Amino acid sequence: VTTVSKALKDYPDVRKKTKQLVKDEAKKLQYKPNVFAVNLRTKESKTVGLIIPEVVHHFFSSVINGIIEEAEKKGYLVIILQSNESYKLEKKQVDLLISKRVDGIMMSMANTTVDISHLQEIQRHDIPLVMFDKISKLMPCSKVVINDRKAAYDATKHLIDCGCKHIVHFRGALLPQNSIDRFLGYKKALEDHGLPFDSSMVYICERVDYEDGRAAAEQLLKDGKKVDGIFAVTDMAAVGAMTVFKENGIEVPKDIKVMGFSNWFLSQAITPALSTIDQPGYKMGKKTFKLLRKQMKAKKAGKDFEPQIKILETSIIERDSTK
Amino acid sequence: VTTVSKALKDYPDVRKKTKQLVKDEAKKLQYKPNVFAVNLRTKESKTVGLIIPEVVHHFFSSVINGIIEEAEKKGYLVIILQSNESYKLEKKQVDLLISKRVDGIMMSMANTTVDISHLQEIQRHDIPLVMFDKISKLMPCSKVVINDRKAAYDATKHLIDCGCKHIVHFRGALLPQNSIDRFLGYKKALEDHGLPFDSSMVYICERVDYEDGRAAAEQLLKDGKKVDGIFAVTDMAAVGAMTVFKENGIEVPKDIKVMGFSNWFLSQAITPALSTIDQPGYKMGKKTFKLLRKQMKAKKAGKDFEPQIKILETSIIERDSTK
DNA sequence: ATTCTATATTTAACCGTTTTAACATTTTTG
DNA sequence: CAAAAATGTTAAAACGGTTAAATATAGAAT
Repeated sequence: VTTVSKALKDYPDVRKKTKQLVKDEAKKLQYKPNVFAVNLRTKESKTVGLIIPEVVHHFFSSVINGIIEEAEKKGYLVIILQSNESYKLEKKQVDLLISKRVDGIMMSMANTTVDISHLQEIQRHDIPLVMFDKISKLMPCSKVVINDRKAAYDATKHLIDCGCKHIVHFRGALLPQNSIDRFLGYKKALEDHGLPFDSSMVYICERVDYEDGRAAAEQLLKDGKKVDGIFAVTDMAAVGAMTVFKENGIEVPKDIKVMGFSNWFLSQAITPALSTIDQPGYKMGKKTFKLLRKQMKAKKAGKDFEPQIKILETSIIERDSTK
Repeated sequence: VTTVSKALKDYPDVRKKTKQLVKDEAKKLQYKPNVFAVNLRTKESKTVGLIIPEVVHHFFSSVINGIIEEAEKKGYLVIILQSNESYKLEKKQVDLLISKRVDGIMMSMANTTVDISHLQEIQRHDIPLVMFDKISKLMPCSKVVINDRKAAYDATKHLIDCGCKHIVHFRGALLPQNSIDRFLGYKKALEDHGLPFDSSMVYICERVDYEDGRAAAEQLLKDGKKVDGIFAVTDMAAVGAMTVFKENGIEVPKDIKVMGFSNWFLSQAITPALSTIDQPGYKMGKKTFKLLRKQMKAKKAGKDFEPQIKILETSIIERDSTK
């Protein structure tokens, strides 16, 4: 038993020839160790958990893609859970993953999450944790993000460079850090370029989706403000707005230039094609798992691990909506 | 030990009062059974596997959503793997799930899969299996599908009803059953309505995506055929085609009417909004897990289980592209 | 008080590995 | 050829529950 076990796992104290013999025989018998027993004995599941607000979402599904790919390469499987943007559900999902004894957890927070005791609970259980995109500034854990503020600054500046003088911002909800940062980037860009900031030029898109974009655009038209540019918090909201403009005979980019955020597939398929900020979801997923892996390795080796924060580069994608 | 174990699991041979005592104390001590040990002893993981061609895809992510939701309700977690439309990878993922001893497997086949021995392997291991959407007719397992042939027939008929006489079909690859069925539905609709079927009016979109749609449309224009309607195998291909038409001054729906397939989010956001067939992904996910659950229950009870095939309803969504 | 029944406790096997330790055998080396 | 080193075998504990069986103890019925 001992020799077989060691041979299969390439322990140094088994002769090469014996190893091969054992392996050949194992293959012949189609022997597969019982993972349940291995898990129990090694206290490892080779499984990691992922909690995201929603799966049906271009950005998050890209992240999933990156994570799964990277995880699999290292022999890990991924359990995916959704929070549906609900704090209560998010907390429940965390508990689930803890009780499943996953080797690590990756997550992007729900919009409504303020209390982070459930995240601390993860660390109390000594489970490696990496947050990405929608993070909590208060959590002392590794993080993978973009510089939302800078990206929003760039987006706004791009509108300014295109000659816009009256730029509206469709922002997200008040709580999420992303939404705050994008707003701040917008504001700073105006200030740096001698344009007045006017809080009545900021509209809120609570769920940052197509419908919200439509609603905000309709409100904008009703308000009858002078507007020649819009920076929307997401591509969806931007597209919603563009639809409304089209319905009202307002031409993009001639009358109003529009800038989205995220570079979802959608934005290149519509007409006019939407200028936007490229948010590298796939890359973020890869990086997130890599950081998690590092930490899991450190834990296994008994070393302690200094949380790392990785900021991914974004870039402006110029298309027709700002031509 | 015995009493505690039984009390926590509501066995009938523990007094109510004792149960409460045990549960209260368990809560106080924050006792959580070690799943690894439970798995080993019960030979169950309360985890199911899901293999799909790709995550970043509106239809599949909707299915994932439905599956996760339903699974969680019943205390199951979902491990998601991608085949990236590769047979080799699909086979590997199946092996992975088997060796992980998931309680059940759900899958939608890769386009390139012909050999189904890996699927039979699943059944040889006595693991419940449910296929959905992209199924193999040869596998004797439960399935959840739509009637692709009928849906395609309806879509084509809708174009005919709108007055189209020269209808082109952008079909998918030659192998997948969906693609074949949609093609057959198209053909049948033409024949039933006195329109000649002409194989040169069928273009292949191998990966059924935006680029393929563009390429097919460009070829179509080059061929200089008389065309007044297009039925595309997916919304993506349809949108790709529409973009090309727009670039060439061809108006949709005036010059050519376009019909997509799937009702991805995209189709309502573009201009003109795309008429399409609604393919209920979320519902399909729910139903798929429910069928799997049924089979897992039967297995546990030692009963045998007759595979079931569930066909979900589709419907035509009329939008501007066929007005 | 005695018998019976309901409930609780004790004991131990079992799930299938990993891993340590003691011991046995083979191979290498001087 | 004997001693040392390398390798293999055997035995058993450990991981943390579940569950059957035997035994003990309570409370109820006679």
